[in-house]
Amino acid sequence: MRGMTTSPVNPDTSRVDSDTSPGFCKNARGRIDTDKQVSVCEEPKGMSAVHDQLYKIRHSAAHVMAQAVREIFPAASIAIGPPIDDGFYYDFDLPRALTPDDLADIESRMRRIINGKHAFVYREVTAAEARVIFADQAYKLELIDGLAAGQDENGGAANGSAVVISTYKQDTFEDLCRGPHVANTKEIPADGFKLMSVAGAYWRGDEKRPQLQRIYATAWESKAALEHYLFQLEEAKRRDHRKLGRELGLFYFSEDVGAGLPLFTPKGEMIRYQMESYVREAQTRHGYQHVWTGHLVKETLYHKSGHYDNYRDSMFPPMVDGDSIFRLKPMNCPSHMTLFKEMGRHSYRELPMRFAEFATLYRYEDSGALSGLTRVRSLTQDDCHVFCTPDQIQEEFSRCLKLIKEVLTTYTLSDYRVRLSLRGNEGKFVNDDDKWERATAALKSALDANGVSYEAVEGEAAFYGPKADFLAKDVLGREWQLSTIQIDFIQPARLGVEYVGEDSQMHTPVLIHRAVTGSTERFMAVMIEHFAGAFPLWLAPIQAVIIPISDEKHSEFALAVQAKMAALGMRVEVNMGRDRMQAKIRDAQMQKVPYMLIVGDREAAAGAIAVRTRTGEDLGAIAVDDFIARAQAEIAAKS
RNA sequence: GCCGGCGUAGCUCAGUGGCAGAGCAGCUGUUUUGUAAACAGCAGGUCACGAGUUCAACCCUCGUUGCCGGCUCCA
Repeated sequence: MRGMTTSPVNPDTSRVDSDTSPGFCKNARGRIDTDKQVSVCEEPKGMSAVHDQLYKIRHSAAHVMAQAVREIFPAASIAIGPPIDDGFYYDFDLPRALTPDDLADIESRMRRIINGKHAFVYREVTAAEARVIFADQAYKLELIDGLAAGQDENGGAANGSAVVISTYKQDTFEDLCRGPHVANTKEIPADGFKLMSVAGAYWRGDEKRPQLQRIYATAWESKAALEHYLFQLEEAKRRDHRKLGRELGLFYFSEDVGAGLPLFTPKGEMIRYQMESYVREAQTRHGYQHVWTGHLVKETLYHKSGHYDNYRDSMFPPMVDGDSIFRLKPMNCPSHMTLFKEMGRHSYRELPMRFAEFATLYRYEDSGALSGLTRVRSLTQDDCHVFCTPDQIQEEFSRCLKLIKEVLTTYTLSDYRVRLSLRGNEGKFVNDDDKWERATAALKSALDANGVSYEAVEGEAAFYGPKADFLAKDVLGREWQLSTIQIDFIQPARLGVEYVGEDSQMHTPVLIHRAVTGSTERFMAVMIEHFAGAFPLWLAPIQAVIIPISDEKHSEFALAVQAKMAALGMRVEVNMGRDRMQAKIRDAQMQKVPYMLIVGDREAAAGAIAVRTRTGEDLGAIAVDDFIARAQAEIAAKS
């Protein structure tokens, strides 16, 4: 059901060069579905500025890189090399693995080629001619076969019209390509690109096909632009939740516990608790009820629901007890539907019923897919299943939308877009055209009725229905798939979920799957990076540190102030160490504690505290009660 | 799971086929301090784990485990 909980980071790198928000492409390169959207040297569909100079620079640099690689490895097979959001890549089949030294070598060869001022020469050829030119290039021959058959470069369906086959040649290197390119290599800034990394990549993105070596590079119109980009990468590293998680003491991983199984410290758990409490409170306010359905389920339930067939490989191995086989719960929908059934006959008057649950689920993700808190094997969804009649879909969708808007706004993620994920032609999707049709129509009309604009993407649906996924933009302009609303006409029927209608006949309810933050773990990762660890007061695990100037003279007063605040539910510590005040301030500052409350002789005498914020601002002495009032207002406002 | 890289003290990192190193953190002592690091001393490591090669392995080889960059996947 819910995809977003484990979705990889999906930063929107397309806006890197745009503006204000430092763009930020840590995880981005290549994965913006490059293989789907950008075909071999062809312009990506739906992008407007593809013919601009930067696009040509990147595209041309890719060809130059391929030439450099061929110089070093004359036997190299070359695959594809498109521009991507922050640069370009090229895939190669090479006799050995590339090393960092190779990258340096390739880079300097590229500069030499660039300085040669070689023209990019275009020519159109027949398929037969192309096969001669690329006679020793198996991957190119496969591409040519596809082009000759009228397919797009990814082997997609024939479009009926003849495809023009063309090549571009610079210096000694000729590549199958549609262009466009710069006029000559000298137009590629020799100091505006940098080879970044080598990675494995499957030919045509298919894990059953050969794995190639992909060289990723970033390229810009100038040295300054390159440096700006590299600086942004550094900024992203500074905010990395894995780094901050350790520095701020929020969570750890242990080889003894296992990969992808995070351990949360008291501080980390306090953040979890605050996040989940908030969503629980908001959900209750929006009419949702909370249920609890445990961690183990008999495997037979997943046979019935269809999850077993689709996701068997990513469930943890079974626990066998005599005739019973149990599984750690990898999703909630079957459990919630079972609960619905066990609660007895339901009248249409009871609908909609909205079962929400903070459920820790276990998914045996591929070891290579694990990444910090964004992709884990134990995750806690803020899941919900709404059982309703077809007539109620629209209203329930609106209700979900309101909740999502409220929560995202609270977390200062109000800039988001919606992706409508539809069924593709092939794959895992349940084959029931009529139900898909109805579910998709219902979702579209709900989106339209709410004035939500969206972009439809095929092939991204859940196996049981279409999804509206919310991609929220963080402070660095990266996009994260967090919230989701999914319409399911299929599972309730499979599990025999029914209600008695007005006509006193049995009917199958529609199931709306919905999550707001996605999963606690992933959302926490996003929040850590969004706030760079400087959480708003209501979320901060430690809201204030009291710093006695002299631990001998001022501890008593400090402890009294702490006790007063703690009694009101505030999370305040006293730094009793014998460090000097400056050291204590530095410590609190680096822990990103919102308020430092300094107490010395003057404050103790006046019943006040000297307030310093983590932004370095000195608010001066404030009466203890005044500070408490102010802080509590800030907490209540979640600002 | 696949390709590549990596794992030295709690953290950040040096290091060599022949005795294991620094800074910070920690502990102890002195200092009792006014808005981002007082001073000194001490302690801290089966060099991820297991096997192999070698007179000798943190270093070379293989396996395992975990992490990182990608690919694939993501209910």
